[in-house]
Amino acid sequence: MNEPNIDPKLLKPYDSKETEDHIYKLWEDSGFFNPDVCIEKGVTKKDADPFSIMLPPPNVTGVLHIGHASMLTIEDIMVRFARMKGMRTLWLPGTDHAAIATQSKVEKILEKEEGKRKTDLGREEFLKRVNKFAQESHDTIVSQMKKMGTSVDWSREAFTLDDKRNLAVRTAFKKMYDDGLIYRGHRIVNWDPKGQTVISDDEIVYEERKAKFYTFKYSSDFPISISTTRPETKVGDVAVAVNPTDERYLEYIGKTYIVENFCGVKLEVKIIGDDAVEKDFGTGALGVTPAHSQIDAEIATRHSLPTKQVINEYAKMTVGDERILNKKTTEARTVIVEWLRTEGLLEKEEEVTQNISTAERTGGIIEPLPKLQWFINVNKQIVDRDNKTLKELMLEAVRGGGINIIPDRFEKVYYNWVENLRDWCISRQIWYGHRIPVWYKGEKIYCGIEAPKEEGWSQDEDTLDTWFSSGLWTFSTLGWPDLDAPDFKTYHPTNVLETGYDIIFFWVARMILMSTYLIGQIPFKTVYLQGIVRDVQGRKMSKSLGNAMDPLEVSQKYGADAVRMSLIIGTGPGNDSKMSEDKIRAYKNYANKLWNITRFVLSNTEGIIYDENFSLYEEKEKILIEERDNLIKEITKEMEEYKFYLVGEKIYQYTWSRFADVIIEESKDIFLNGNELVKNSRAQFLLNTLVKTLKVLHPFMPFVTEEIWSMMPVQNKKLLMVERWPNL
RNA sequence: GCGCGAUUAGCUCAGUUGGUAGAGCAACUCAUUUACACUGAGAAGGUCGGGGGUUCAAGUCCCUCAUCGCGCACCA
Repeated sequence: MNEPNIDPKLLKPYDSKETEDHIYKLWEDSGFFNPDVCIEKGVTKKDADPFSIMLPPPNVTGVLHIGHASMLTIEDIMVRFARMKGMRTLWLPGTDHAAIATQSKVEKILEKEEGKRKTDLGREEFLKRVNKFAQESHDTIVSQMKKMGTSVDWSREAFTLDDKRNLAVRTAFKKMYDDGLIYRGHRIVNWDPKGQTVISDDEIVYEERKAKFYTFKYSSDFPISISTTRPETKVGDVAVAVNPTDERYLEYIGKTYIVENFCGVKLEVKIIGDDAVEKDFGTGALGVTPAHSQIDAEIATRHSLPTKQVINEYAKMTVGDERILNKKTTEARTVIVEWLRTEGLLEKEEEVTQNISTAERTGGIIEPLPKLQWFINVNKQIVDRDNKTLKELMLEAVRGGGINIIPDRFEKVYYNWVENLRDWCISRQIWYGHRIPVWYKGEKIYCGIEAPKEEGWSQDEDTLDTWFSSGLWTFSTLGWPDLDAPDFKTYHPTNVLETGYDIIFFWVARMILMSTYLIGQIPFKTVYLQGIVRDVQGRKMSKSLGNAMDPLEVSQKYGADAVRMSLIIGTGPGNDSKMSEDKIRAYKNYANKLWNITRFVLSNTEGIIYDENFSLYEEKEKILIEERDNLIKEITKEMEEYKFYLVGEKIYQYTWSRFADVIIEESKDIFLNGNELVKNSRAQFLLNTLVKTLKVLHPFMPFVTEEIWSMMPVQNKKLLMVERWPNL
């Protein structure tokens, strides 16, 4: 190498540790993450098309995992691409209070560190602790996001539980209440005895477990045998239902039997015929327990049967004598089975595998209980919306083509879910969250955005399902309910929602519900669903398995650019991907390759004044230019189609195997033996190609490309993050 | 029970409207003050899960089976 007059940094291998922090600071200080600043400083046209993404707010339950890193990378690629195309680009960050998840996390810590329960502290003091924890998590998350190179507009940062979002929540609730979409009802709900709260159908996780399926009679003179996996609930039976066409039982339908002593409990059992009962299942007869089974409750309603609650909120029995009273359901089950056995009533005992319902957050086994709760009616016609129901609005938004889901097979999954949707239970018996904006005074109920002025009203103790506020996210972040808020008018509907396919129901569907109903707009045009990042063996990463990869740790070790590339390449939408350190290492090498390409190009083109519009190319370069520009065209198209995994691989391929291994190799000879015209043509080509490569690669590897850009001999250059995407 | 996805080189994955299989990583051979060892050159590696069909032509379209994974429903 001749005495190079290039940046001495280039003489050493690329060091991400010395680069990434100061580059991020450069971006932040520039203000270019904020689209308003881009307009002010003249890098974006005032009337350019807007492009907006709302960051799926990470839960303030701790730290970011590799899945978050993947989310941040994909979205950052979309956003940087849009920004470089000159769009008015807003990527709005935030965090989610995650109500039940955060509360149970803090409860665990409290229990472990101080041996206290939340009730020992009281609502106010406990919430202080939760807020403190949430704040600390938030700060960690923010610093992690910065490490990954996330180009979000921090000046607009939002939190699902801050004042502005609270106003949005109260406004939305009140409107739904006034429209009769939100109602209070006494229903069988999913009760989580561990979390001491109701949860929605979607927060249930089914676990396969072995169970015993018992067949027995209530008493020796009872005419019909029934089967159950939960004998303890049978003390709450009020009927036996059979299929009305089942000849075995026809003669009994309509009769009522008194069972004087069913393990110490008196039962009054009516025999009824109901189509919901399958002849072939079990004995073809079903003991009806209206208080503790959804289906039984429905049957009971059809036949005007009474409801008899026998299990309480702590999953303990509320009837019977000392053998079962106040015992846990599982203990009572053993007692009752023993009793059946000694009485000679137990006819059969089979091993079965059954799906048991557990609470997603606490792992508690769900106990169906009758309770007074708040619900959203998804089947009520809405006058303001052409008499459509929420369900219909949700279906229409996707069916009508307004919202495009990538990959499209998830559209089917979405329809299926919406079609089977039941009323959404939105009240939670937890302290952390948006308090329900309803006040009571005697028999009177008041729902309002603000508390009633007069004395004597007390607010509902419950809080809202965290997904209620998340459902408002695309517009509560933009100034809604102020319909004239400039951000709302400019950036809604948002362009893309990028999130994991595992929360399509929880979140994507709820956002569509809220947005179409409250503002009559779709919340986003495109939904890009990403898969789960797994370990090399294909297992889900988790702390308990010890296979979790800390995005921060690997970014520190290999550079955030390398981590980003490895999260993109080989990762299509909707598919799970596998991560390994080997893969990351390969892209760390790639960052260094770029570095050395730059060293070669700059040290061999010294004295050349780079001319972007250089036209005196030799034939050889013309061919190379065509090849390169065709690739960029292809890549640009694939970027528009969200095929980032292809683009990443193609640039990698081109820069390494083509540009470095072939073009640079042959350039050595040209620079050594060529005449001035030939050398000049080649030098301009190398510089021009490096410039374009850096631009195209920037959304993927923003740090190293920005750092190299700062050393490029380009006149009047801005930061690479706001340079224009190659326009061919 | 209904539905979805996957199955391509040792591993991770591409493979657009059908035109005789590609990349990265790993392993192998060779090269060694080279822009870069965070390197280069080379070679090797696949009956595209099985079977059937459509077609001049199938990894690609259709049917079927298998294995793995997932979602929903059921769960008396």
